Amino acid sequence: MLVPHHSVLKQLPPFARLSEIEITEVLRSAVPRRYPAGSVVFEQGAAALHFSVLLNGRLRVTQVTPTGEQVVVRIVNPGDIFGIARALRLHTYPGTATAVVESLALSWPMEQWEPLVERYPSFAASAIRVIGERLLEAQSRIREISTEVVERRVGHTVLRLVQQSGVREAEGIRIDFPISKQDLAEMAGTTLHTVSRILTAWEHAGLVDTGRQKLMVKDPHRLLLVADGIEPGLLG
Amino acid sequence: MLVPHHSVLKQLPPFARLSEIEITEVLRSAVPRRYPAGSVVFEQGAAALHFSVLLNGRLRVTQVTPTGEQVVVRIVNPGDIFGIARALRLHTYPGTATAVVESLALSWPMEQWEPLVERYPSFAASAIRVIGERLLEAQSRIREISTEVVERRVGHTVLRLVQQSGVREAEGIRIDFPISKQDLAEMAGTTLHTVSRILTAWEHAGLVDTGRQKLMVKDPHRLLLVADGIEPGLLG
DNA sequence: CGGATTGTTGAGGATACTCAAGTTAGGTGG
DNA sequence: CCACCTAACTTGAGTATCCTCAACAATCCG
Repeated sequence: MLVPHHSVLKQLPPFARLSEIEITEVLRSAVPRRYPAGSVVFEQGAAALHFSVLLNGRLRVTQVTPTGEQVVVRIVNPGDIFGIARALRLHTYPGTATAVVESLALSWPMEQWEPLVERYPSFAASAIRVIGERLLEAQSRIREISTEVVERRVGHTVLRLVQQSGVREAEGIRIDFPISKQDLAEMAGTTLHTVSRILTAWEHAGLVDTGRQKLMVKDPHRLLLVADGIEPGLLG
Repeated sequence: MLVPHHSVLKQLPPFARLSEIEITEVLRSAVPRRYPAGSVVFEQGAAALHFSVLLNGRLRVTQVTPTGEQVVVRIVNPGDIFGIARALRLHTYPGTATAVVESLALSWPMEQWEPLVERYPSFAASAIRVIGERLLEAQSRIREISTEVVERRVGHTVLRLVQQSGVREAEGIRIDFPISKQDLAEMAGTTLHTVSRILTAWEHAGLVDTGRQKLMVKDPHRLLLVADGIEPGLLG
């Protein structure tokens, strides 16, 4: 497999401020990896041996509780850093990453983390920002799950997907990777049944278009009104 | 007011690997600030002008939702960095910090953040770790709120307080700052009424001792069993 | 075409919330 | 130091929300 060209890395914020020579240097210890759809990228509890950047595709990161319930922690989009357990002084991955579509990542041995952070201040600053954004997102989710009724929670979950993984199309904004009702439920802190009922109601109201692992938001503005509780819910 | 001595800063991880001279330099732009119990340290939405380290006391960081409900984001303990909005490229504070007891902090102008991160790689690494720990904690809360019944959620909330702010005493572990049932509710994603009922049940079972803004865990081990769902709940 | 995965829909019921009323504790000021 | 006032807490009753359980339908894939 071809080692990615400098220009690919140069696009990504963590590496944007590095020189050509530095990027060459950084790329020396990187290995590209391909993950077929459905394959496991790393597993919760396994030794954290690599950190990576997703070049294309999508990953779904999940955690399972001791009692077996699953929670979707986040979706990894192209350009995102992932698997940085070492930055948190963890020796094992806190979650499981699965490729939802065929994906390509650039992967470094975990020992390279400290040198990168120490040598390239702009890399460190970018890492702080990335983790900080995830923290803000996590706190939003906590706020939502704690204070909002299910329908609004699902609304915010869908809107977050729209922002992070939506592509504009003729009839609306499509979530451009396969996502099941179960996934949505595990993101919103509810059950697949409740998500199904809510999306059906929204579909009748013309807010969304859904199908098996498909989701398109036709009226983001009105969905926002529902999610923010300005417009009443659409459940029977 | 007295400017803190080097040795105070030297104890804190973010500064531990700096030399005497560097610490002197860093202290030059720092200002100590005193906050009376109940006073507001910074307010959600206000311009983020300072970041700080808590020297002693406790802060409670909250967020209010657009609809007015409040959520407790975290408790700031001595030694913690707080108010680092700038690291996340925010220009305003995402939450409100209130001193729950008289507190003392060391405070830097926000413009000092970038120089510190760029100049002292060990400071950057420490910042990454601190934010990462908060992220892990936030994800634990999401997992708990999403999957656990209230009693277990409250259990985990109390246990987290024990770990972060508990002091060992003769009869158990005391949370050593004033914490109301309302606070606990806003941490666990429930109501003050439910927290009250649960704590009363636990008190009868000898797990805890509660009072007005007081909380002591007498049997942490058994509380853990309840929180983890190994032992059945104690609610009537 | 058949099996498996994903999704739909209904009925019933438990959990935890809301609403309400009262109690206790602590701080404040006279 | 006591009386008062407020904030914190307790407890009960009724009920809404959303979960669980169940059966079935649709879609995809080999």
